[in-house]
Amino acid sequence: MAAKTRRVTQKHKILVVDDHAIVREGLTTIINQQADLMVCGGAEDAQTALEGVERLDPDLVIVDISLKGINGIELIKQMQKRDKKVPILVLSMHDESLYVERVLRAGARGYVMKQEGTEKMVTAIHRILAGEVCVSDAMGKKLLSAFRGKGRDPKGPSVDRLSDRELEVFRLIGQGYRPRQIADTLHVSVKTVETYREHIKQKMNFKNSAELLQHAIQWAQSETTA
Amino acid sequence: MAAKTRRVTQKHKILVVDDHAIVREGLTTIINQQADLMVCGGAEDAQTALEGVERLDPDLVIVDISLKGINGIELIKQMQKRDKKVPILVLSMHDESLYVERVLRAGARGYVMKQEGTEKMVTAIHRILAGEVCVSDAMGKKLLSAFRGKGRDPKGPSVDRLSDRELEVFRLIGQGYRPRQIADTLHVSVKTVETYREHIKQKMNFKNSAELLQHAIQWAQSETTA
DNA sequence: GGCGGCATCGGGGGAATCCCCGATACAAAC
DNA sequence: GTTTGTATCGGGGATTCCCCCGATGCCGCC
Repeated sequence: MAAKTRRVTQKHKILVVDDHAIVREGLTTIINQQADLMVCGGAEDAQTALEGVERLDPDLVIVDISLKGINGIELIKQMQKRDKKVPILVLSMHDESLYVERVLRAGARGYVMKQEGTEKMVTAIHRILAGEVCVSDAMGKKLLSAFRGKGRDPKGPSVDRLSDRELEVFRLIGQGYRPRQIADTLHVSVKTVETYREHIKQKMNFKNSAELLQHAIQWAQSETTA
Repeated sequence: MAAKTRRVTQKHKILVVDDHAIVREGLTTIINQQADLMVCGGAEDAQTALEGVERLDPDLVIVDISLKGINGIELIKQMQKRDKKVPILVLSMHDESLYVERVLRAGARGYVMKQEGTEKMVTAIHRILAGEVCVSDAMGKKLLSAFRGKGRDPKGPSVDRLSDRELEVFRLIGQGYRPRQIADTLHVSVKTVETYREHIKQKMNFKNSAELLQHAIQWAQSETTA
């Protein structure tokens, strides 16, 4: 609260990427309350975010996975492509525990959920800046069991056999998007979408597109309700 | 930032309901920056929210539609059930324009999207406190066209304008059934199903089948959840 | 008895889809 | 260094949808 006597020499600069102005506002408030942290910029889409990284050279980037346009995972990968490997902390909406693994593999250094309370996020920021990897407790457990279970069993009729892009398509299908709309949303050709659909059908053992649709709806439902 | 000379007699009290601490934080910051507004409390679930309304007697409640547990619309209905009709402003995540109508019918007085920028939300708050109804521009357009399509029938805009068969088809569509499957299920020809689809589109003012599908899914979801 | 709403079906053309067959490029993995 | 997985696209044919235009018979109603 009170301004402290402190050398201002080294506040860590943080870039906030979220398409909701209100969330950016909230994060900024919280972060700027920390003596050693400050928000150096915000972005509401991937393009702006990438530019921001170039221009502002932040010490850490906070990214909302569910961005519009290209999704957060893609953005993370993009960022990791450059030589400057800026550490990334991922914010998630719900309990999309499915994403944790993906997100970390994409190069993120931490993962917290928005409902987790502000302190957790602040500590996550500090831990990551200190070079650690930080996920929330619940997530950590899931990760462990995931690794244990990852014992190469070719079985498993569930979504986590899907690639990032496939999962994205699966989700959109479940929301009633037509192949054409999906193609437009993801900025790829309809043909690509059809390929993903085929892969999904193979991996999840669906006989036809009707089965796919129904399961996708089912899944999307359980996702948004969770 | 600076404390102003101002009569504190009448700050409007606002209750914030959102399951993301960060969003609550952001809203609180924004609202408390307004001279005539203050946050009197927060809640992260419906139960706490209802208690909060009782205990704090706020002048306005801000609700995120996508709450976990019972969904935001249910919460709105609950709140409207009591005699104290506290005005409600709804926050939405993405472009769920599907919800607007539902939300307003449930008794909410306004609807803004999270990505819309903070000023819009502040003005929405003020307008609602002044007794108006406030939705964002894009939403407003949709609403108007919905009402126009609604004609002067004493019936609602919703499914109850549909005939039994049409409703049956609508439900099946929402569950991911393809026209062919629907025909088989109802023991009618595909042509008949197509006709029903057309009727539904006319009655409910859908431009194309994609819109139909998405709304049908939405509706089927709310049905099974209710 | 006509009028509107409902349930049922058809024709036809054009668009979109499904589903099989490819392909290339790249990255990781073995 | 070949294999595997991912991401991206294409061809082409069969099917299916989509969306406009009908039609018929039935029922209730003023």
